[in-house]
Amino acid sequence: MTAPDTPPIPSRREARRQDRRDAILTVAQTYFLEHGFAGTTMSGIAAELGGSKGTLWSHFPSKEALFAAVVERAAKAYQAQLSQILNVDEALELTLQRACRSLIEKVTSPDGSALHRLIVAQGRRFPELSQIFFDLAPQNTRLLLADFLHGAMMRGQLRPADPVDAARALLSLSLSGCHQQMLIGRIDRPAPNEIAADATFAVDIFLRAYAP
Amino acid sequence: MTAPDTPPIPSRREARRQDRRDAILTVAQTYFLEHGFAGTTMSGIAAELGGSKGTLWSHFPSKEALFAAVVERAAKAYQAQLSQILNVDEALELTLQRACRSLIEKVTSPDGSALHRLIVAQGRRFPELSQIFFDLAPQNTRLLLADFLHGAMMRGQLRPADPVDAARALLSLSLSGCHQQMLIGRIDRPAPNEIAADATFAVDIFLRAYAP
DNA sequence: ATAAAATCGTACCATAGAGTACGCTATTTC
DNA sequence: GAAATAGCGTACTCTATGGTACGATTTTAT
Repeated sequence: MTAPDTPPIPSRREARRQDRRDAILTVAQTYFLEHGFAGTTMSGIAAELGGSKGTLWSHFPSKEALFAAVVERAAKAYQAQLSQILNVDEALELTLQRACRSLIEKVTSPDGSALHRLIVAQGRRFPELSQIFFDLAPQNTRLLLADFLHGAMMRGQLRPADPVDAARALLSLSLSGCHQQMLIGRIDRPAPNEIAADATFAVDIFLRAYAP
Repeated sequence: MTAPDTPPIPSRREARRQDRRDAILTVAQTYFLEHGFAGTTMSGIAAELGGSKGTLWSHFPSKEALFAAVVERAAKAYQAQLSQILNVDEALELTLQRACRSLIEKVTSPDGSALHRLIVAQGRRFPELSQIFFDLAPQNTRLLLADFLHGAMMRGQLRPADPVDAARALLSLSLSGCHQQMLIGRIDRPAPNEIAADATFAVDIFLRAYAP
């Protein structure tokens, strides 16, 4: 019997390799988010990385694979962002406004919107990535918010209704302003007061529709 | 003095040339909508067209120019579609539901969603096209709807409010279901009952928020 | 020290695809 | 009928780029 060799050997070499892999992903991410899939070149990444093309292919078997890895990673980071939206402490209206503002800010950030566009652009070619993105970003946010709204309904602050539907309504209202414009490419960055305006608009309509 | 030659001479030759140009645009449109900008090849278009590459370049100086022409044309056709949404004849709720259903149908049609994706994907590279699309599609629809809602407000069927905002709310609620999923690429075609459900959902919330 | 692994550097291959050149043919104009 | 025009077909150029090969170099493991 040979000693256990294949199992967890987080040796030093392994760590180094992971570092390199991470560096590749980081550089690739900025490229993909900035220039899209077609506009990104492997040679460009290698050059910016300061490394060799061989290394690239030793980590990822193809441009597609690299792209997939980048998107998954970015989507996870995005999710982490979006999960920090609800901090329950104030009156319902204020809490919701704060949450919406926070959401819009994150969703209209350069990386956020670039990721969104990337997914839309490549949705046909990489359906699995769409799935991952959807579960991690909109779906996750919706469920978090739904949970909170459910609580508010139980406390009688909102009329009883399907919380997931309610979340969907509030979210879509929130993203109907700046975010739409960004996605389409009409504006590059929203003005801060635009964000606040979108949030109050959304919450206002939402509260009217879901008043107890 | 030579005779007036440059002015309007819609001669036979001219007409023929227009026909050819139209044929090119038609073929190119199916390609671009189906495969995106990068995925479309000029050679492919020429082949499908049955014509020669030279002809392509004699009508459009570059792939970009052809793309722009295609998008403008498709956006206009799209607008024509979207303008036929409101037929005022029934009770407010039914009218709105019908309008929303009609809108969702058109927006989630293969060509509609493909165009939308194309705009999102190429928004950075062709800002002018984004502008055109925006004016022709979302903006136009919003204004049409706003006009109708304004009437309803005057008649006391809705509470007084900014009609454009109201239209924006109703539209964003309508597109929060199937349309989102299509854009992201999670589904290919929505089920008809999904469309109806989205419409009733949107109108329900809208009417609660804008009740007199 | 020595072997193995990872990386680097660089040159290279193959393919695709935008755009051009040019001669031939069909249609239109006058 | 002659001249101009539009289009056809085909072959070609040129560049970008994904991906490979390979020997030299550095780092890690034993």
